[in-house]
Amino acid sequence: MRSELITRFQKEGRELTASSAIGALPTNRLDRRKARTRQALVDAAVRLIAEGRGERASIQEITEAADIGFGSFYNHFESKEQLFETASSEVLERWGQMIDRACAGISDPAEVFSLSLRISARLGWTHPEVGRFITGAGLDLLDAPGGLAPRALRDIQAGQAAGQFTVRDADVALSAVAGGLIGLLRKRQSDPALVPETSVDELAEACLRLLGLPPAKARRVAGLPLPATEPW
Amino acid sequence: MRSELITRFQKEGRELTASSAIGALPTNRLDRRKARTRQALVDAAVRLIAEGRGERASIQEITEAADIGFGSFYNHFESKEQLFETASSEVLERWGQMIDRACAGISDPAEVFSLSLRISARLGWTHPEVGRFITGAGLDLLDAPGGLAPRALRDIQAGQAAGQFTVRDADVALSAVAGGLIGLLRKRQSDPALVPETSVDELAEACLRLLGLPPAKARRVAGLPLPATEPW
DNA sequence: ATTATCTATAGATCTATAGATAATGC
DNA sequence: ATTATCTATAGATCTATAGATAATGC
Repeated sequence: MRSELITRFQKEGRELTASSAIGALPTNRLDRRKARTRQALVDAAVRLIAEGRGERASIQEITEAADIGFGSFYNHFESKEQLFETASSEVLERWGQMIDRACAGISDPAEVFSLSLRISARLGWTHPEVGRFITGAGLDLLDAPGGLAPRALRDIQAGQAAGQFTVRDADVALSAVAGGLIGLLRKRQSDPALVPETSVDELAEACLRLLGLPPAKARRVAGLPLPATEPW
Repeated sequence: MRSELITRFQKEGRELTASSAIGALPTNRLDRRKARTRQALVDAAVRLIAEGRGERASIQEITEAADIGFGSFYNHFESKEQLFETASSEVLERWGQMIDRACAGISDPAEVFSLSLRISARLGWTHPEVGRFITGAGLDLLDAPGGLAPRALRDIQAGQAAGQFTVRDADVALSAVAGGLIGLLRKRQSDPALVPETSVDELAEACLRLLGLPPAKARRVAGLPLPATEPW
């Protein structure tokens, strides 16, 4: 994809300037406008995923939600699939970074797992729109290369290797953890009063027990202090 | 919906005979043919849900999968939604009955929960097409009024009331259990060799720990003998 | 002059229905 | 004669693109 873009620019005898390179900051007003339009599409896609009607929305609905002209869609994406893929990756990338920042310096797998899960579940309070994205995406998140899933899998496997976690199948355990996280976020969305913020620590505690940590230790690890909420 | 049907028959001056009443056995060849066509649609819908593309399939695809003429669809269902609703209910009803038969006579909530979950997870081996239906439906199963979800919720709450289960939020716990079940079935589908049948008991054991049963008791309950597999 | 956005539209689907055909009831 | 199924099709919706318009670069 990237190589196609470069080829096209070179064929037109145009240098690949910093302003048009992917990921570089836009340097002029035209590039900034283009970036804004693209971002409006991505944001609309995230909202649609959050509403649980991701790929089922038509391109017309997407451009209306983004408040841009219909045809502009194709200036930025070749298909709905590509847009939703991009939108998901963007959220998952930030989610993963948030986890990594919070866990920096911690080495115990159980602690890293617990903290990652609590940070993620707290998104329901600290970043409700991200919480809705998670519930909208559902268990598909398990197949994504970003966010909590790959990190928690790594931690579960490390805990198994260290002999802390007695559960045999890390993938199945991870799926249960994801189910618990999504269940908590869903319930909070439909019935906020029934889900106090302490539910987050209870979820982590229950998941640690599922992984095989002794109940007393599960309680202790799930109650360790949390770092201050970091910006998204 | 049912009242609409009755009204239509009466308006046409036709009695609502046993052969045309919903749920009654078809008495003549015409009714049997009609029932076969309807069942072909329902079966196709179940297969499409299993393939993970439930409502996204077009009516044309559905009728082709059912090997019936396109227009016949509307003789039986008013919309795709109605067909998929019917198809889901049918599978969930049988699934629930299978659980109820297996658990008849057992009163301990932890044992009923464990057995229900093991019966459900074993569907991946005993009835693979039902296992695929479950993975295709995903966490939406939590909102359905049949199958495992309402029964497991009842058992978790009973276990809480009896003081066996220490977990506070039954809904969140149930969602984690569902995630574990779906994770096990998915992994078995993609990698059968990695998922021996003993994984089913390990899943039940882990879920019982999550609910707050002491690890030793969780192991014991998850290893209780299973009744013989009953027919679907 | 160049580039992005917007509007309009052709062509491809999809849904719902009408009318023809086939199967069964009596 | 009655009923269900099938084929054909009108109308609605959706995608992808062409060409006009607006914004920016130089």
